[in-house]
Amino acid sequence: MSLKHGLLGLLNCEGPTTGYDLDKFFKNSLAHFWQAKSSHIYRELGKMEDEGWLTSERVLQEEKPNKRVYSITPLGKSELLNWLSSPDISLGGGAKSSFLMRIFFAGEAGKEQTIKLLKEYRERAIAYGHELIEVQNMIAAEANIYPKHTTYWRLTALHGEISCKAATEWSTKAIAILEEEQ
Amino acid sequence: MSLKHGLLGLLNCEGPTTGYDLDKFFKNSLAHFWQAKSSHIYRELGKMEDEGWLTSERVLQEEKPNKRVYSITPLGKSELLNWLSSPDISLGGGAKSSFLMRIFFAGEAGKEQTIKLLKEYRERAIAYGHELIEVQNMIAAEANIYPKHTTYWRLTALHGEISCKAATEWSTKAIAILEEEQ
DNA sequence: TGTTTATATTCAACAAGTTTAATATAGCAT
DNA sequence: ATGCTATATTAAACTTGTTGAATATAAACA
Repeated sequence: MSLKHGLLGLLNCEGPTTGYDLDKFFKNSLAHFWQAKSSHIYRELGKMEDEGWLTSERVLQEEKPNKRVYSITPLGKSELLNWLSSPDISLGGGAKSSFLMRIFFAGEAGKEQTIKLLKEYRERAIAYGHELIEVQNMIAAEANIYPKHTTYWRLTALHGEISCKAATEWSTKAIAILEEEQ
Repeated sequence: MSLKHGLLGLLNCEGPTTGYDLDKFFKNSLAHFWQAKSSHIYRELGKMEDEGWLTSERVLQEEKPNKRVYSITPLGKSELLNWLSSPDISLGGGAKSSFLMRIFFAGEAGKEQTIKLLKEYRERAIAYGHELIEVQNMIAAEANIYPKHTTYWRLTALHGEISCKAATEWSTKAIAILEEEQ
């Protein structure tokens, strides 16, 4: 149940926010490790209100369509803190990768096709690694606005950067292993 | 839609198999990067038969309960090959990590709690990395039984091993960054 | 004789996530 | 006027995944 907790976390950082803005914040931050469709976000906000984690009020606007602004309740805040402290260290027991599943069965598809796939993967890993260095710079620039959180945001981007280096190393080795095969 | 394709792949490797055995194979192989409950596996097998990817027949046994044996059809095989060649290189756009989401919001929980979490994560990464070296040895021992696939199975375990090294490196750095903070 | 283990499967309720599209307002450009 | 972009939300159908229990046979063991 992480989408709800992601939304709780964003509402806790940003204060009262609309579904529309949460959707944008989500896509600019959490989307690196958790994706959600706008319609799903709106639906979860409704459920979270039912559960008492949020309250909302309708705000009438003249220049733009009316909107609904959500705020985190004390119950929601305690749910967030509770979730943060509950242990859920997943490493090999929780992560899903359809990419690795393809590699697992790639003997059926053949060596050439797999090498092609691995080369594409490698290019993406390199490019995304560069992107994540940029992300870290952008986060550093926000240090004065969100002093409590920027260190942790940077840690997630650093995780991505190091993972991309690992993905690059792995794909290079994997290509070599396949090419060396008779 | 990877559970179905994982089952297709296993059936293609092993030949006609029961849901019970597929469940065991799954938990000994694909479970490193894709988890599924037994009940889910049985349900998907039924749907795959409806789609014409599999056929099944009831086998009566005397020493054990009767069973249903599934076989991949030509349609299922072509679906497998088609899936293998369809591009789906996910890196940063598809993977979900509730662990990274926790880190992202960990400023709310505090430095000490986060360092504790990171140390546990680091221990698991080290231990799982060792386990995956063992897995590679076990796969190598099966090279004569499954000559077409062992190279690829090994590549997935190598991916895990390198990812664990990256996770270890990251958590070490992350702990240092938090401890250096005033 | 009763308990546990392994084999083998089914069902139901629920939660989470995807896909697609519809609806509506208003500013801005062509 | 027309279409585009941004704002702002809702709805419905569907797929996928989780949880937990129920059912049944037979061997093994104590």
